[in-house]
Amino acid sequence: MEHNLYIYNTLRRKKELFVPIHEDKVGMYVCGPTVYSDVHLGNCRTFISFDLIYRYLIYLGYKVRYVRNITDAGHLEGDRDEGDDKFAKKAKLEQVEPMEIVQKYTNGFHEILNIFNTLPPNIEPTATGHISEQIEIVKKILETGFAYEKSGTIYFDVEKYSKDFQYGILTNRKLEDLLEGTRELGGQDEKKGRLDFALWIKAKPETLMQWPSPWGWGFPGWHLECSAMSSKYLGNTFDIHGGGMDLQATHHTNEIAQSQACFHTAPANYWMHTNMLTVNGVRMSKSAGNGFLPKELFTGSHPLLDKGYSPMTVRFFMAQSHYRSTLDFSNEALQASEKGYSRLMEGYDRLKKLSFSDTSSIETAGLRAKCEEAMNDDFNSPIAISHLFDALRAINLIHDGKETISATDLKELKDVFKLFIEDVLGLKSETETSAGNEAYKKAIELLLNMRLEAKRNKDWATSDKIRNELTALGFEIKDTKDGFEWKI
RNA sequence: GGUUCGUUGACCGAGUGGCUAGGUGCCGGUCUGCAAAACCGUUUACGGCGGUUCGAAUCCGCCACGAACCUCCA
Repeated sequence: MEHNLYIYNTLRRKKELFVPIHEDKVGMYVCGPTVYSDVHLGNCRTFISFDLIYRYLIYLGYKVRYVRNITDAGHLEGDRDEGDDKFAKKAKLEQVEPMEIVQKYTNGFHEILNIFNTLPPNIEPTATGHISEQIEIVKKILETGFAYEKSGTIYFDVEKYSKDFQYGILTNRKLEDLLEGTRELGGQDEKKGRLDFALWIKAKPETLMQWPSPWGWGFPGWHLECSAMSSKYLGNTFDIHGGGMDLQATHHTNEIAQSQACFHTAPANYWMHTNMLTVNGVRMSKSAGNGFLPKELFTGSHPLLDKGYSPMTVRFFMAQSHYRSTLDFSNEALQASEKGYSRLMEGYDRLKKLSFSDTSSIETAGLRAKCEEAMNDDFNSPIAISHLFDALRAINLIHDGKETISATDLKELKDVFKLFIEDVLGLKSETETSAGNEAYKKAIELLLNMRLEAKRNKDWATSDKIRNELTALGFEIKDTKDGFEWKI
């Protein structure tokens, strides 16, 4: 399979030609959510970005195995390797089982991603479902000497590891610089080095989620599950590992170290990091308190919003910026996307009804190549969309009878619009689903045909009455040269 | 403090040495019974100062401002 896809690889900080390990297959692992609270829009951006990447890889003909985990254990608050994890804390607060917390927010996560029309991953493994695999990895790392035990807790020895490997490879940092930026070890710490992190943490009697291990009862460290599950389902070395940029410095850096120490090979060939969603230039995050919940966005109930925006408007808004750039969230920006999105989709509907002529008077044939070229350049969806808008102009001119298109060109244009709008960008019409059944549509068309008749008779009173009353009911009526268009 | 990245027109957002990105908005026009839509045209750009070059938004240096990471975070 010959492709010209270039991917920006964080490992080397440049775009590289994508060559998968197995010719026509791609293994992709993306760090999923920690399910202890509602996902906010920033979280969604990452998963929507990777959905686009996944969809384009499929478009190119690859057989993709997309693994995205659910972190449901072992994620501690703060950097002290002690105490309960986020799930247990929340469970205590809400007086439920930790697994009820996990289930609740996993359900919510799936619901939201479904609303955003993202494709589900092929495998969605959980940390609690892979405790024994994680224990095996800890054992192996202990054997290789890159980890040590201190009273039931196992730490990864970063300084020892950096003698053989480049620990800060993902962020291009030297060990000395990293050490400089880390706080001094406090008196309570048991670990030897400031950068050392826990692979396995000893449980206290009151710890809610704990499992037996060769080192006593405990629970896995945060980074471990990704090493365990990615290797289990994709192999010790696979093609693409992705996640949000905020995971780069700590989570992914430690993941690489663990996997390297355990399997003696780098886990992934291409590391991809998606950038953050910002509000007034500042990163959206739970801790900053500037997180938008998707629900608040759809209904417009968030104080910073003037109105609600539909899920597809938001998806389109995100696709209009590149995944490696920060994207700033504002009313004005969303309104611009809402208008642009509806114009694009109306043009797409118009395209489906277009009739052809003997020849084409306008050039549309190069669209597929242009869109592919854009997407091949590190998934540059904003450029692909700009080409679709250029084609939209042609569609409208043909629709107005000012240009013509041949049967061959029309079929190609329809195919390309379908492929890129629906399959790659993952956009779907939001009007059709609510438009209901055929009889209902026919009834509306009956009314509009009566209006057309009235217009022919210059009976403006009847004509305007039909239009105004339909408009009042929420319909949008547009007159065209020889008829009408409508939507709700 | 260290590391890294960014600063593009009214707003969002691509672009890495010469070629109108695109979207939204504004203004004018065509069309229309009116409106909407559509189409055409127009408008405001590359943070500042130097340097390299025939030519720089794009490369280099300095400065200013902002952000991210270094601590849980998609």
